[in-house]
Amino acid sequence: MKEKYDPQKVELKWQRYWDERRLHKTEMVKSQKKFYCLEMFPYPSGEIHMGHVRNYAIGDVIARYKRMRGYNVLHPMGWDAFGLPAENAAIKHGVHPSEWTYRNIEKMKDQLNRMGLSYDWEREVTTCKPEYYRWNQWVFLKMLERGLVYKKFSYVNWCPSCATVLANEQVIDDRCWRCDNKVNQKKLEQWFFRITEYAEELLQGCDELKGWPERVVLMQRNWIGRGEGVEVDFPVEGMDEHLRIFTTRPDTLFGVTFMCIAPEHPLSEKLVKDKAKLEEIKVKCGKEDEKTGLNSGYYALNPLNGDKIPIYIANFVVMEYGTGAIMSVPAHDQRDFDFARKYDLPVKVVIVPEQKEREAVSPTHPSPWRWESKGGGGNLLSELTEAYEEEGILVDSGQFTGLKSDIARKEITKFIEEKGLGTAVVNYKLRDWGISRQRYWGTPIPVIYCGNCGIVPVPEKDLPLILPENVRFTGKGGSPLLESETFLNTICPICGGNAKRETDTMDTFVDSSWYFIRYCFKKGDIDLPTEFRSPDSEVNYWMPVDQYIGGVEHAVLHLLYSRFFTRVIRDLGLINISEPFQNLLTQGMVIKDGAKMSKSKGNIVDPNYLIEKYGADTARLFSLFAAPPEKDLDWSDKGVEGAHRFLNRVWGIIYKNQFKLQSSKFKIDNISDLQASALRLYRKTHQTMKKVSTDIEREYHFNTAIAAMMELTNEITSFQPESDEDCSVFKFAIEQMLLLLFPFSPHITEELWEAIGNKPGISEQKWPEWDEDAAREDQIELVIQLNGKLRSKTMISQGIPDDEIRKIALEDQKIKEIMGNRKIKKVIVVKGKLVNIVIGE
RNA sequence: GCCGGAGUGGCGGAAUUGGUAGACGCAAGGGACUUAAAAUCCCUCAGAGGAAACUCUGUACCGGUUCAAAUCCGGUCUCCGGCACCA
Repeated sequence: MKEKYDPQKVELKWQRYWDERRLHKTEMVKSQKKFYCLEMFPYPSGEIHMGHVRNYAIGDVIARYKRMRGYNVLHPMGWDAFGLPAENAAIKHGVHPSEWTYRNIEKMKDQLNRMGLSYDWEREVTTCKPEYYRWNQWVFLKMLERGLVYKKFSYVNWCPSCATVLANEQVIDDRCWRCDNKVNQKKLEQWFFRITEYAEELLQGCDELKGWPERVVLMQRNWIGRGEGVEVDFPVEGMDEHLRIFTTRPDTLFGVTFMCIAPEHPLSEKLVKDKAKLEEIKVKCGKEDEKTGLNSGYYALNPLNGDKIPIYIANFVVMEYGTGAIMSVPAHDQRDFDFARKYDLPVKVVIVPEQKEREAVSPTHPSPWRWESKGGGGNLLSELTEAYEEEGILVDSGQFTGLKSDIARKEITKFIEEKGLGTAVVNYKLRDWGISRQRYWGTPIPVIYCGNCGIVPVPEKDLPLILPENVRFTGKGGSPLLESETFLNTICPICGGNAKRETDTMDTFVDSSWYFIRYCFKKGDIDLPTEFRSPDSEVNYWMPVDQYIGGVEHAVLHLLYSRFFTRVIRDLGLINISEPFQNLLTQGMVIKDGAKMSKSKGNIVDPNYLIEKYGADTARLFSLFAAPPEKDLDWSDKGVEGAHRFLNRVWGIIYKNQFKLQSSKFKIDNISDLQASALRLYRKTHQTMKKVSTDIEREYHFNTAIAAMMELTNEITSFQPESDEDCSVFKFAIEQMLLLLFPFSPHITEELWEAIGNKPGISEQKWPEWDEDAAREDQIELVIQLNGKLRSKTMISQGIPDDEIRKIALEDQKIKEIMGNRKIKKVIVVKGKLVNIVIGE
């Protein structure tokens, strides 16, 4: 063994060792309990960054820990290989996206292996391979059969920089999720997945996500955005038309003073003759702060009270939600209130606060109006200054006057349904998932357009529909596929006539929506449906993923799509689970100088440099030690050195004592034979075994687990073994410490395991089991408080009964002095910990 | 605006069920070794007072519950994240 710890040498040695023995290859063993540990696969940009290091270090500790615990662990890795950067590289450097991508994959794979991650590469998934994306196409066709895919014209989010459309989830603060450029609206014909068909199920399923962080579940719930309400028909005066609106507040129906419809609403075209003015409103839709409207000149009739109310075209009404038309109740909706003030429309109060709330006007939330109570009822004294959006009692609402809001909602809904004026409905904010992308480097959508037959799906037997290689990347105009004559021109599978292919490709989120299922099967070009349906299908053994780890930025996007896809695959009869991810860990960002590490901010730390200078074990250890996994990690160069120092110290202890360690065996006949210092170390070792185990089990608190190992190391350092018994305990402590440290820093522990005279292969050892008796202290420190303040401490034996502890506390010299002869009111004894004596003044 | 989460030394963070606030690490200061430096090892390290024993204050702020509060409750402030004309 060398005196100096040389991480490079050690790490390469053991990486080769693991690789040669294929230690991380996984096979289904039905009798063995399985554990599927998965980290979100990366986009192969060519370089790993600190976010990857952290993500994969967390996953690898879990995988290695679970293996030691006797689980059959599936721990795969792959590549989210389709996507825009490859295409941009093609435009900029003239290298084909395919070549660029595969080159990057090789580079990144080397980097991941250099980190000592225990992946089963024999299950590697690469989404840009036809053997993978053909099944995107296959699922697409199956969904088309079932009406879960459709095409429609619509306004879509268009990123001018990426020259493609984006799904709603992919627009963040009005900007593209990928390139951060401003998104605008464009009318295009697009393919959609009917995810809304699963809205209710995806929402209900949220209750099952017990192993997910609550905030992520909440974000999913909010994104789906269920809203109960009622649709009501308002007849349009002088026309044979009804205006159907949606509201969640039928209790305010008597307060409607005008109607608003979206400019894209079909009725807008009919009501407004001046198309230029209509266009003006259209332009002001979206992010416009100011509410703007156009009086159509037409009136609607309130079906409940017959009021004649004007119809406006308004920029703040969203066509995609509800019916694209609303009833406006300015007294009880702030947006309607603002609009009414601007256009001088009447305001009619139909809800008033309950008596007790009218009286309890708080200074921070002053009531928008003043009330006076006369003979039971309330009278409005002053004008409204803002809308009253709370619950209350109905006034001026015909037969419903006097009811509470919640009851009135039910009653009015019932009334509307009975009279055939409308229906109770449930609306969701979730929209269908637009998957068309006007790009080259993605899965071709398997559809053919025929002049005679219309839209024709590519027959299943013709899959995969391969992305052509011979295309030109100019960076101008649309997708390169539009110019690929060989791809574009085809024959209609039905009539045999000339036809054209769809040139849009699929959103890359389709690829990542089921890759975790693909890992369950063997690599290569396989017939997936056959594999699924085999009675020995591995998918039923491995799925669901037991632990999924990734960034919180996918809280809705990828995680929602994956939950949707898993259900679609279930409904195709291929899998028998609905939720793909049993437990989810969302790791925090890596922060440096107060900001997320990013190229544009120039605060990047290159993992390669880190590995070269300190080694992978240090890089892993630091990223696990500096913060608990779910919190942001503040990068610190000095902290890395601290982690490195720790490993050096462990190395140093073993180097100094290697001969003693090699010759001694752990064999202790009787603990009582041990010297006090040896007993202390022995006990500390068991305590550390317990602490590290429970910290890992308890929400993966690696930072405190590592701190415990550091404490043990400090104790080992200060221990001077003299007798044979000492050496035994010493060796035991070191051996256990190496086992505990192994999942965190696997290379150095392998090396040291061998150095202390063990057979190589710490990775195949069992996780250490602590002995509760050995971990227990026989002496404990008793804290004595007077009136809750710490006044004295004394050592007592473990297991002394409460009344004796009480006596010890009261007889404590220091306590007696402070207490003098003040009266004891009460004595509280907390078992084995603390006594609080309550005394008079 | 609505919905979440957080706020603890100079810094990253501990404190598992309400029971010793500050584990572990970093930085800083002092010392040992060295011709010197680095590395390593030892000591100190929340603030104030004190030679010391020790005392007082202290977990964003104000108040409450309790024998006892970083932890529970009410209110305020700040920061972070998500959603946002969704009727």
